[in-house]
Amino acid sequence: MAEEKLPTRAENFAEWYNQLVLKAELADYAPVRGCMVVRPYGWALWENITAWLDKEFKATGHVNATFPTLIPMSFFEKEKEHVEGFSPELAVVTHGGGEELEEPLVVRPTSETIIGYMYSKWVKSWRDLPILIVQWGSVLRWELRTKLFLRTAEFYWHEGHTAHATSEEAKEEMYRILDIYERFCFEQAAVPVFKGTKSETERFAGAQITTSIEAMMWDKRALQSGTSHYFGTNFAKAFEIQYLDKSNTLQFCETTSWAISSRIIGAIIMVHSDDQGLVLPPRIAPIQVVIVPIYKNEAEKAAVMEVADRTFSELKAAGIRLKMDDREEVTPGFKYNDWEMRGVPLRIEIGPKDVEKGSVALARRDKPGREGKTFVPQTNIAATVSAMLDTIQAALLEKALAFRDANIHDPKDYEELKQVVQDGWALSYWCESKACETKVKDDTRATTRNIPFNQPEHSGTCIVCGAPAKRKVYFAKSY
RNA sequence: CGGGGUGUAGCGCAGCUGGCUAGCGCGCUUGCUUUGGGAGCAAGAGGUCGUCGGUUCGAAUCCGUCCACCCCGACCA
Repeated sequence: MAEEKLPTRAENFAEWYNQLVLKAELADYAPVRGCMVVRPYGWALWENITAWLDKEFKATGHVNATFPTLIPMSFFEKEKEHVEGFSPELAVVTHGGGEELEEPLVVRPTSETIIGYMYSKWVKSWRDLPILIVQWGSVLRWELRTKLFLRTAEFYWHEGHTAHATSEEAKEEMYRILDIYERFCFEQAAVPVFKGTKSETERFAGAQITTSIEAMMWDKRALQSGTSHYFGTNFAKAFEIQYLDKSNTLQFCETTSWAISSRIIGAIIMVHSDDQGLVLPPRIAPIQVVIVPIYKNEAEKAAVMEVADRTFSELKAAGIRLKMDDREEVTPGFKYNDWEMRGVPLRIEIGPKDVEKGSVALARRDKPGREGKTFVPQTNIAATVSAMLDTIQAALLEKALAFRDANIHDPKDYEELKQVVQDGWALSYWCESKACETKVKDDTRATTRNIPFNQPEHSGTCIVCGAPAKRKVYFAKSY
């Protein structure tokens, strides 16, 4: 049944991705261009992602709140760079209740403006600071080219918005959040990322500093997987967020904002999955284990189900998220393929032979076929399975790290740089001039991703123009 | 918005030098036999051929129009 298989990644990566998202039932196309429906399985994955982040934000003193979807158009005009950055992709509401509105309302593409407006009402004294609010919701940007999860018109995210007394505090906040993002990627998503600073051209509209985490996908393109911005007093001045300090002097606040969006699901897909379908890291997988019972007749069924039910109960009691696939109408072989398409990390097969031998078969999703199959005793199954899930989680990260590092190059000269960014990343000295950045983009379509925090001891010379350069930057094609 | 492509059953496609009742694969429904890597057989259900107009005795098929979507470029989480 050829139609049920995916195209291979090698023959058509873009089509492989589209079909995988649809066939794994993560998402579907909505009737409105550029919009997607996140299906229950995809949303369960998103909930596991958001639950971890929410816990971390709360542990660092943040609280959740919700601001309106509609923002007065005039708010966008208060910060010059912000409006220039976002105006091409705004959706605008002009009518309400059958009448034309006096002032058009923007469907939020991000909430700095309305939150800035509210903060100006709430902040009067140094005692009111800091404000550490996170909003969970969706935003809308009128994108020209869309792709499920990676770039949709409406997408889901959290946006953190904080206001502080000092620039030191605000910058600390920006870095603190980036660290949380980094930990999420490594520990939960098994997606290795680099933390770094964005160049001036890649910076968020209205930010003084934009930091990001950047991940390498299977096709070696880069994906910005999270961002954290320091605004200085830009938005505080635009919205008059001011407080009286301890010496009774009126001061502008220092603000930040930061986000991880549903795009991260695209990263998880493109880093781990294979030609059989989705591969999910155990810690965020909606279903960590699926049990497939195998039998030919009623007598076998009774014996097999007894072991299967007992196994299910023991794993459930151990807190493992699992599913019993007791469908009668499809064959075991179909079920194997079905759950492999959905990326379930571990499959347990239990048949008559296992009943006889007191064993069960474990099949690892990250190692397809015979290589990933082992037979283990039924006794102490919860401990065995938990350990196996940890092993899979670690193996996914290790594999992704090895792949990433093998595809980062240190070109000797500009000619070599032009070569390597066609199928990989370059980490090179850069003089930080716009001219050199633009030249690379024009010549290769690769852009600067970020200037990593981890830098070599010594300075060097710009890979493009040869001028003295203090820091290295990642050049790569990106999504 | 520039370049390229595609619209025929839920999905993937064929038919397109005009011709009578529009086909195929998958999926779906019912029944029986199956079940350790995508089961088999049988019987069914499902389509105003993207839109509007033109040519013609006759249009899925030829011509024009509009619309939608996909891919490649300029912008972005």
